[in-house]
Amino acid sequence: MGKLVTEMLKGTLEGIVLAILAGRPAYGYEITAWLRDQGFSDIAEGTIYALLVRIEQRGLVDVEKVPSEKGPPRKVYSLNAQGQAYLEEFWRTWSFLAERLEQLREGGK
Amino acid sequence: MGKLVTEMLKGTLEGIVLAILAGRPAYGYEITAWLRDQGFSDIAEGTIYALLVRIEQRGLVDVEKVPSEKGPPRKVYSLNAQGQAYLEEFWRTWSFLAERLEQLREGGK
DNA sequence: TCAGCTATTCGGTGTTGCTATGTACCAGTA
DNA sequence: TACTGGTACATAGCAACACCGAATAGCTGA
Repeated sequence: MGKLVTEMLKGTLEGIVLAILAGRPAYGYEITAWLRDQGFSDIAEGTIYALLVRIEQRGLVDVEKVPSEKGPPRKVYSLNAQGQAYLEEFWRTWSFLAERLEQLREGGK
Repeated sequence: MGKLVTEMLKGTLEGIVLAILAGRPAYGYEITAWLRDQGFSDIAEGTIYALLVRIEQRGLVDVEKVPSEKGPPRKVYSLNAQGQAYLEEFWRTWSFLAERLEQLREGGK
């Protein structure tokens, strides 16, 4: 979409991915494809992989290598308890921000 | 609040400031104080000033130097037509992101 | 004089997403 | 066999942005 989205994704993309993993385990390629489907047209693959590495190193997800019929093995990520807690914190922060912005938008009319 | 908010503010803080300026002209110190009032407890002053310089250089705001009774002169910023257009674009992008996130939050329950 | 509030500026840092590229596995096809 | 294309992951270099810390400067009251 553009620079605006890119900057806004900083900080939120991580939450988005965690939220996806909260629904079901998934692997990088799949997540990227799904996000593109959702309209995040220009999310780079590298971005998701780097992000997954980060949240893995922080201990928010568990990883399992699963062979694929169609290519190299998949790294399937699933949210663990720590990730769940972090995701809740993310939603609280998001709510805070969204409320303030909604107020600003109303006030600006 | 913490690192989470800091990262989320990337990209949105700019829109927040523009939205404030859409309501009325304002200067840096004032904006910072107002944001702190609103609960953005740890927004650094330097951050706002740097942001104001940026949006000025991009031609989104007009600037006027106004003497203060209590200190050095204030740089009062006001949103111009270009800034108004940019703000609308910001709201569109924000809506897009907020909708996706809201869907994710619902789906995760 | 000096502390404290108002007001702005700036250099350096860390995090993050993007770009571009490379690696690797597999199926279909000419 | 060689080539194309889809699947799947990794990484080095870059730019943008918010933070931190310190500096500068004007004014007021103790």
